[in-house]
Amino acid sequence: MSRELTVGQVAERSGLAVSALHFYERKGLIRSHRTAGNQRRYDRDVLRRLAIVRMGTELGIPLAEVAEALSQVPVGHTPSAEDWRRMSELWHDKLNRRIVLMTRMRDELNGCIGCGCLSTTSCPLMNIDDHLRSEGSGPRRLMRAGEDTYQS
Amino acid sequence: MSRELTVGQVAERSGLAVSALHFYERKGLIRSHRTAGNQRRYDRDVLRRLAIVRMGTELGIPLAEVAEALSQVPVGHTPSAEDWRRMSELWHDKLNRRIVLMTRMRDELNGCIGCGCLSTTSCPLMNIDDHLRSEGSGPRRLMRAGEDTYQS
DNA sequence: CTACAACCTCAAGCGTGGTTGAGGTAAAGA
DNA sequence: TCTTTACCTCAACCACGCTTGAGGTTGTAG
Repeated sequence: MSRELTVGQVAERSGLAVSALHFYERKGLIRSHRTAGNQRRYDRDVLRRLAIVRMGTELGIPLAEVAEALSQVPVGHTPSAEDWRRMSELWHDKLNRRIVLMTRMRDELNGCIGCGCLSTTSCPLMNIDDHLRSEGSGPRRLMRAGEDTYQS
Repeated sequence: MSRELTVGQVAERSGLAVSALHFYERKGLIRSHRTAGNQRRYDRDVLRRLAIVRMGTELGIPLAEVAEALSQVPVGHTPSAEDWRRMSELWHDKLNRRIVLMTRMRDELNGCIGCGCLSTTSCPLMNIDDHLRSEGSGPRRLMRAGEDTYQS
């Protein structure tokens, strides 16, 4: 059993589609070298990188950011403990921020149950801006709600 | 000051772009009626609905799902306490699930710091499937990693 | 040595969540 | 009344994260 993996093998082991692997390669997330016949061959460390990629995408982190994080991890061989630590820490923080925000919203939503107030001054639902407004994907306008004097 | 809001007023008060309001209307998330001159006018309850929409999108909930949740809330007048409770509860659960998952991943990532193991059997990073695999947007293949005997 | 599976590239397409712009109409203030 | 601002529709476009398909090549099992 060769040390090298074909794209099909990587797909199977990672649970990703071959097309996704090609895509990730174009985006610089993973790397391969080629056989004489121009077919991809992967070092086994690609599976680690893909695990990281998947974790990121699961968390809704844009691929570009995942790529950036991964750029700190050397290719072709096992990342050093230090490399790994840096990356984990970065992601941990990211995750943590999201969790804090979501928890706050959840709790506020909880407090809202049955109230239906949505008053501008007190209702958290009406004042989401403070919380998230920086997450989200796609071309989304950075919103800044005008000073709002609306009373329910 | 009229009871009716123009699209510009709604945009300003909600912090959303006019184009987004048109878009949401096409998607059935909000409704308007028209003046004799074919301009949109909104009941004030649209602001509540938009607050809900924004909350949902912040949380990464697809618009279609937000729309579904909103369909339980009557249009044109203040939702009843019961309507509101049902919706809040639904979202609370959704949020809660996401928080639990993310927390688990965070903690596991925490445990990974410095380890770099990524062993198939024990490393949580290599076994993400169990956790999330149902979130995410866009046409994404429902993955099911093959039985994987890979040893690092 | 042949057949079939697996691989290659490149272009186009899809779903989500919108924005941008052209070309034209409505409404509100001086 | 006039002018300016806000609004209208419709079509096209953007970014992201891939998939699909066409048309052709490689590699391996029998």
